Amino acid sequence: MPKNKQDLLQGTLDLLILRILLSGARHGYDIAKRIQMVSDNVIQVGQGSLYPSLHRLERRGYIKAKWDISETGRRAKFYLLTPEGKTKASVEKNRWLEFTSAVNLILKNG
Amino acid sequence: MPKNKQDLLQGTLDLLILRILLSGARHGYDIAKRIQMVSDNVIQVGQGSLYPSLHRLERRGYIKAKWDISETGRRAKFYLLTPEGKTKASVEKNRWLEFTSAVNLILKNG
DNA sequence: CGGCATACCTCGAATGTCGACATATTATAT
DNA sequence: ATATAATATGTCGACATTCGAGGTATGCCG
Repeated sequence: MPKNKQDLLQGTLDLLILRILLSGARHGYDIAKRIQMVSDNVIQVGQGSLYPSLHRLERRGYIKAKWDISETGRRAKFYLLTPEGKTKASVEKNRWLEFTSAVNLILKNG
Repeated sequence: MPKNKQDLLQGTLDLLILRILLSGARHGYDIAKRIQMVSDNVIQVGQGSLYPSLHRLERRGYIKAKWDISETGRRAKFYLLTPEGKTKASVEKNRWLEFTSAVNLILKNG
């Protein structure tokens, strides 16, 4: 059970990043801000979670990085999904839905 | 991201146990079987996760144990919720719902 | 008697999250 | 001019949790 409000990613951060990248390439800082915005500030990804997750996904071949210039004119590492990453985004979404349905069953019929 | 099918409790095991115990006292082995049954075999709790979780919850004052005789006539440790445990079961359910709603927003509008 | 289900438990490996820290550039405010 | 905030990347060690594997013991059924 997570202790504080932030400690609730619970292994879903990689999934969140993959889903965010489905709509196009983004750099790390932007991904974190988008997660926060789309989730209505419920989910806040710290940098100590974000960058390890990105490197993990890259190491496993689900995303690829290339340096470019951000909207604000700075250098930034843009990540995009590989074909394997697109598949993974779909598979993990289904796993998430199956798992949360199962948990919800227990919440109701515990 | 969880590697294998079992590796998906992701910090929700304590919540599941608290919710199961809302319907009355149960012993560990029984809790695990009930989680598996109610979740339609999607969630399977290994003993290496189950017992540490129970001891954790007891140490934190959310459940209390007493030895008794199980349905099959054997000695077993029955756990029941403390008042704090009941509160916790409710609070953590709300946290879970808020969190999964946020994740689902990202899955849809990523 | 042997195997399976019941019922408890511990241990170490692996993984992931977190806050804190470090670095550099640019924009804005004083 | 100078400080400070936002942008942007990254590492590090502490901490918690999950997992499989292993251990113990009892009782039932064939």
